[in-house]
This record gives sequence, structure tokens and C-alpha cells, in this order.
Amino acid sequence: MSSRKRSNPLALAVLICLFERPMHPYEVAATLRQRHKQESLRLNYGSLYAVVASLEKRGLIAPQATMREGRLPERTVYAVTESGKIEAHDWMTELVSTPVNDYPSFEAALSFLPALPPGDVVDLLEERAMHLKVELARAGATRELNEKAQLPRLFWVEDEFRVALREAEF
Amino acid sequence: MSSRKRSNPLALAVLICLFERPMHPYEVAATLRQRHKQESLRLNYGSLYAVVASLEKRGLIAPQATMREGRLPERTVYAVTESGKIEAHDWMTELVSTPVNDYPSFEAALSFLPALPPGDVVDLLEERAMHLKVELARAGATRELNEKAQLPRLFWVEDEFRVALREAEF
DNA sequence: AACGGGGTACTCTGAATCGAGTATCCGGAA
DNA sequence: TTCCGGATACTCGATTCAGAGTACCCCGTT
Repeated sequence: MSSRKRSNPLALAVLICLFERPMHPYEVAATLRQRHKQESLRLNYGSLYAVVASLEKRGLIAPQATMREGRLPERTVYAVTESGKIEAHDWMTELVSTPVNDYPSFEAALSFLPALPPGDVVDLLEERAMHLKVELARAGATRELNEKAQLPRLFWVEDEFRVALREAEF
Repeated sequence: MSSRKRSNPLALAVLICLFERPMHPYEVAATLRQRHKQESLRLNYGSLYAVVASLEKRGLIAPQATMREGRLPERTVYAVTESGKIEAHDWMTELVSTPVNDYPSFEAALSFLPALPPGDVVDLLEERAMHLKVELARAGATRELNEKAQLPRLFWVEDEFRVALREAEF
């Protein structure tokens, strides 16, 4: 049943953030954005508050205090519970160790390729390769600025080039 | 507005199926399953009928006939319209030529790796590599049976091995 | 002093998704 | 004969998601 709600990685992000220190939801969002997690995570307020509510219902986080400044809306600060820590660890373990099919849209497209004339396919794949080259260049530029492990994104880019090579098959 | 509903690739699958010949929804599902599209596509009845309804509302497909056998539920046969054909072609073009971020869950996990002790990470990645090796072997076996282009799945498997090599960084 | 833009902290609503459930038929085994 | 499992053809309700909208505050400009 706990695996039921293990669909949205945003929930894990929240858990890990609150593990560092208690925060209110908006602060979590700000922190994640500061760390550029938007690039690996679907981050928007609608989902965020839904996910926080669901984590609370499952007892993985608990409200710690509510405060208000002036007449701004109330802020509820949440902290991760013991079972929340365990869940976060288990979830991480599962995510890293167990491969799952995420149904990437490009894979779907590939499976429909026979519906297109082969000549067009070559052109489209070349266009794709160009787009990727641009993104790759941009990623390289930002990596020079902050010399951190921004590498994880490379892994999905390189293989696309291999796909471009598949045009030979047509 | 048309790109609004371009989220679910199942809709494209339906369009392409109906392009071959008019069918009723359940028959589309059966056809797709026969062609093993479940592996690149989220296929379940709840979404299928929702997607068909939405395609009809947008005028991309139109009901052609309804028939009933015995007292089984009524079957509605749909056919793709002219604008449906155009939409399918445009959509394919976009999917193949323009890379998008699908937020794969493994990428999210990678971005949280710092939250885990480095030693554990190595173990988990090795476990992942093992799982992938098994899947790869199975894919190879089935490919021997039907010597078709079942290759597209390989492209996402190989790069994971590269990730396993990243353990060296820890 | 009034205004406007940007940040804070959510809230709301409608759409999308999932998977279990329903009702019927058919073919073969017991 | 009767029962059972599996295929046919959907339907429904309960989540989950997205992202636009709201309401307020602060700070600098004109």
C-alpha cells in the first residue's frame, strides 16, 4: 500500500528536504528551485500541496507549527517523522536499484516509425540530433560556471546520437 | 490548443490504428497488445475510452457505426477524419524531431544521491546493473524469436551500464 | 503619494489517470 | 448438464495533476 503512492518523485524530494530541516511547503519549493531540481522533477504548486497533504495523511510528515506574518496566509511548517525517514530511505533504495519503464514519449514515437515514409524519418532524426547538440552545448556552458555534478543529464543525451545513427537502417 | 491534448501518446496510437482501418476501441486495444505496444505505451481501458472520447470531441475521429451482438454492450466503430490524419502526421513529426524532458524517475533518484552514503550507492547501482543485464538477456531471447526491429529498447538499457561505471566517481 | 512589478504563500477547479468492477458470451472439462 | 475460466466490451469512482488565479506585502520609481 505504501508503494501505491510511490508514483510521484516530488514527494521524495519533499521528504528529503524536510529531512535537512523542517520547512513550510513554499519554502521547500523555493529550496528545490534554487538547486535546479526543476530539471529532474515536475515541480508546480498544485502537485506540491497535494503531495504534502498526502504525506501528512500517511504519517510520513507532521505539522510542527503554524505561523502568520501580517495578513499573509498562514504558513504550516512540517517535519519528517520517523516512519517518514524510513520510507525515504526505502524509496531511494528502490529507485536507484530497480529499473522501471517510464514510457518516454520518444520511445513511443519510435514504435510508430513504420507509419512514416523512411525518407522523412531521416530528416526528422537529423533535426532532433541538431536540437540535442544545442542543448548539449548549453549544458556544457553552465557546467563551466558551477563545476558540480551536473553530469547526470548527459547520459540521456548521448544515446540519442546513437539513435541518429540508426537512420542508416532506412 | 491542439498541443494541449498532445500529452498522452496513447491518443496517437489510436489515431494510427484507425488510420489502418476503422475499429471499435476494444479492438484497438487488442491490436496494440498484439503488437506489444504495451512496452512503449501506457495502455489501460480507463485511459483508452477517455482518450477516444476526447479525440471525438476534437473532431479527429468520428463514429462510423454502432452494432451489437446478442446482449453484449454496444460497440461503436470509429474512423479517423481528415483533420485527424493531419494531426497524427504533425504529432509524429513533433515527437520524433523535438526532444522533450520526460522526467524519468531514475534521473530524479540520481539528483538525490547525495542524501545516501556513498558506499550504499555503489551497491545499489551494481544491483541495478544486474537487473538490467537480466532484462537485456530476456530481450535478446525474444528478439531471436521474432527477428523484427525490437531494437529500440536497447538504447535505454545500454546507457544505464555507463551509469554503473559512474560508481567510480564515489 | 500613488503606482507598479516582483516576491510570498497558497487555493481552486477542471482535466487526466488508473484499475477494479460489471455483464455477457463461449468452449471445454467433469 | 452444469460449471468454470477466459475473452469481450466497456463503465465508474476515486485519486492525482496542472497551472491559472487570489490576496497580500515590500520596495523602488515617478
